[in-house]
Amino acid sequence: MPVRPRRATSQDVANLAGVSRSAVSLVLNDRADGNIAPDTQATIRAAARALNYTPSSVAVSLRRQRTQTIGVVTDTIASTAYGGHILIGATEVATAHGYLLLTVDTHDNPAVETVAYERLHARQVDALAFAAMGTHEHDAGPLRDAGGPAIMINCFSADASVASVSPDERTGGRRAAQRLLDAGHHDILWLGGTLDVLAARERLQGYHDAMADAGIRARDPVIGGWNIDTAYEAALAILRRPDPPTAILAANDRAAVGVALAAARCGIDIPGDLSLIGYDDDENVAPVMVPPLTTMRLPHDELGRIGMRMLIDQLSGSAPSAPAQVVVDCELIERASVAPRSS
Amino acid sequence: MPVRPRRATSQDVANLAGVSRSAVSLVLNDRADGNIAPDTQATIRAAARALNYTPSSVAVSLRRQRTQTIGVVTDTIASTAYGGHILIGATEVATAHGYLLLTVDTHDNPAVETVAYERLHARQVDALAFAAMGTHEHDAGPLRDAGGPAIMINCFSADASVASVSPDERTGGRRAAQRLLDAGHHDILWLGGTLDVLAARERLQGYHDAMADAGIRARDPVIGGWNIDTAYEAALAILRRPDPPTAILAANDRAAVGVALAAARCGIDIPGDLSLIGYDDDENVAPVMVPPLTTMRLPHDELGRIGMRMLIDQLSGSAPSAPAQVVVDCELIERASVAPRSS
DNA sequence: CTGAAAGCGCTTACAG
DNA sequence: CTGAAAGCGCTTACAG
Repeated sequence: MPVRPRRATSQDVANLAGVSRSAVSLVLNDRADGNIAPDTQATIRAAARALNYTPSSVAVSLRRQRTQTIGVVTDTIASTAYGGHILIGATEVATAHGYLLLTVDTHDNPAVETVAYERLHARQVDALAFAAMGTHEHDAGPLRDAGGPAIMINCFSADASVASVSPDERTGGRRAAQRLLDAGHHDILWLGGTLDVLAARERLQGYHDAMADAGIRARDPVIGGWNIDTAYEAALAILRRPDPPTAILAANDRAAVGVALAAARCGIDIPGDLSLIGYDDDENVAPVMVPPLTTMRLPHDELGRIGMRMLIDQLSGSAPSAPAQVVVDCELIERASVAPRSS
Repeated sequence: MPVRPRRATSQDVANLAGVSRSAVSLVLNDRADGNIAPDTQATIRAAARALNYTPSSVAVSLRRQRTQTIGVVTDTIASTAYGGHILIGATEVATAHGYLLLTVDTHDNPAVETVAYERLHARQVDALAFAAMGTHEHDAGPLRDAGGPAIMINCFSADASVASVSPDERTGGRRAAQRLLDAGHHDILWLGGTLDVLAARERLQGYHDAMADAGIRARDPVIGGWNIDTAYEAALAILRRPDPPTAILAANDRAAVGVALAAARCGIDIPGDLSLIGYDDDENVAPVMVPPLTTMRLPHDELGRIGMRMLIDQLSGSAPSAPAQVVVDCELIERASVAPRSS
């Protein structure tokens, strides 16, 4: 194994260039303006390059009292996929502003959450984010107590004491139902989800809003869970009845797969005999389903991007003084699982 | 907004306790042994607690020249789900050893990979890991050039110049086929994947190994892609022929969903008429499929755990001098999609 | 236009 | 048994 050479320091650069460390610092931080002779600057830059010098970020952090690091704690995102896009969006804008993310996943354990903030605080992160897998109300206490800039992504606090950004699931549910109504369907069934989940209640409420607006009686929703198997069973029972709906609004994309499986089993064609809309736009499911699934996209990348931008605004003092509660729209992705109602 | 009080420093603690900073440091690092009077120690600890003192980790890092941080760069894990479990496993053991992970995802862009190592190096991480979404051979150059402890997770270098840990996909493919053979099937079809992916070639080779050992002629494999739709089309064509196989080995779990969908469409019962095995044990698919899917589990958590352990061994100098290339077994998860061949 | 000095918050020999 | 000093690698007034 080769011996790793000691990292070059600004002193090394100064020595090589024949100047003082101050000069090196000034030049490398672009503050040499009218202070240092142009050719001296060139010499210094050359020396830095020759030594492959990078300022020690820990020394800089100590001196500036800023680490250019943002701590983000997640409840279960790192563990369960999908949510990953929140992190992608967040990373994108953090990186653009020179921040790196220090991530810790709590596996949904509140005790771990508190410890996480403490560890992150000890690491002197400049700001803190909490990002949730599923939209829900979340206790802002630990985050607020940490002091300093903070943001909640894909969740929000009841008392609005911490800024947050989350999707508008209710309008999402309404629009999905509206799409089906516009295609001429009256007999639209809500299927899937569980009512302990806020997102399900909101989406379902949106569906009810749309039906009410259209003056059409809604069917009793079938609370068929979030997974393929549970939705399959629920759908099978419904589709075998004499009066199946002509359209189904699935609580999420995986439930939609269950519906598709049940329909295939019953010889029911999608979208010929049955229109179907999902929720999430899960990249591993919706675009590759048979047929490709029309679905409401959860704006995860955007949530991450917006949240991080709000956090950076706080860091730079340009955020509004009252914590903002931002809500972002869900977009309907049209594919091939919806057809006009056959007369 | 409340003014955030300045963090307490060891000086504050020393003042409050009426001792020197050295004493504070000694006590708080448990090196006060026979040096400092027990009651003085107690006074110091009480003062630290009263001030809610935590040593500044950046000052400690500067002093000790160690950041207790490990940089991990991923190709696409953070973006695409599944692979998340590698990070879970890695985080688990890193945390247990007092390390935090600084993660950056390259979106599969080699240029970004190099930059990532540089940024991480500038942050003075103590060690570097590269984790891949799909098992493959990967250029170890950038990682090696970074110098210092390094590990490749779920991939490996051709020249073995960097330690690595990856799954034994070939044996996985063999065992899956063997399971079907043991159930009495002769007519076993490989379906799914694409041959540009190493994992597919290895799994398929394992299947061929098993068939050859059993002295049974393998069917021509159907290279039907990794997604629901492509596998569905491929399976439909096969299942409609007069001589469908009695068992299918799917290249991954999503391809298995495509097969299940096609079977449902054709009125073919799984596992009654057709046995099916997947690959991955994707938590959002396999356990919730209809029927629950028997599948080869990719040991992602374990890969992360083992990789991080190997890295920490390097850090503590207890790793073997030659970079180890560790390979870990895939486990068959028995569920309900396999039945004995009906006579 | 440049250099010497102070200081960010720690830890660790070393002198007393 | 304890305290004063050096030093980790920077940046930033400040004096020249």
